[in-house]
Amino acid sequence: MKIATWNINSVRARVDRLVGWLKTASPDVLCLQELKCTDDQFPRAEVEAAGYRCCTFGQKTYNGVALLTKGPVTGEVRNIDDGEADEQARLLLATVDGVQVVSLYAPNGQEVGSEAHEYKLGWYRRLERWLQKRPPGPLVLAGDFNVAPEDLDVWDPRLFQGRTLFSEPERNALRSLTRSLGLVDAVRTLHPAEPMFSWWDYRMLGFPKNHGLRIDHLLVTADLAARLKAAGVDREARKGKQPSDHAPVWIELA
DNA sequence: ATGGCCAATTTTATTGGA
Repeated sequence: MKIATWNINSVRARVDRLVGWLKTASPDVLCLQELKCTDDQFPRAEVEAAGYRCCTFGQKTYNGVALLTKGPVTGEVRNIDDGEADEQARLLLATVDGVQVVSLYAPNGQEVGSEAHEYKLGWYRRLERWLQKRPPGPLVLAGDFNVAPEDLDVWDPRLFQGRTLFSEPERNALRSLTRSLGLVDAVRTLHPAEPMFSWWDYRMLGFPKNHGLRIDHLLVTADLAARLKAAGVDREARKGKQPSDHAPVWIELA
């Protein structure tokens, strides 16, 4: 079973890339983030023609997440279902082949100390509390977490020290989520010492200079970690004209 | 060639991304 996550940075601007990647990589599940469109604007026909079902949770202009699957999904949940209102479409949970899969797009946080940053940390606290109450079973949290966990995940840790995406409160939030739910960073488990970025800035030759960050992750429960066969980042998908600024990240389970 | 921001909308600027 191959599960992938990709912040596509506007799905309508990249339909051909999306369909091409589905055909080449052939994941069983693809979690998408930053659709930047409503559900009725999602390129459903093109994705279905490539052999995938579409479970989408979009909104106008910003955010938006989806689960594309070869097989059926059940039990869809949209956003953190804890009774608090949330106007931003950032999370979609569904069960696929007995595995609960979450496609999530964590808030960016803008600048440390800003209102957006507080929203980000609050969103992480809500996510952790909510998932602690979930029914037990195999779980994959996949998406753009907007946090680089370790020095190895940042092209210049000194430059990012204390800055958004790498500040201590953000890294603590991700660490707390991972530990309290007993999750494992799947890519890092199989590649413990290798810099593997998933995002590169469009500006200042970020990709050619490999000035990247690893902020897209697949966190899995221990039962799934034991089935890990392979994992990686598809840097090819970041090349060429009109790429997303993120590359797909994937895992293969036995 | 992996190349000097990009996408959507509020559109000829502004907002958010990270």
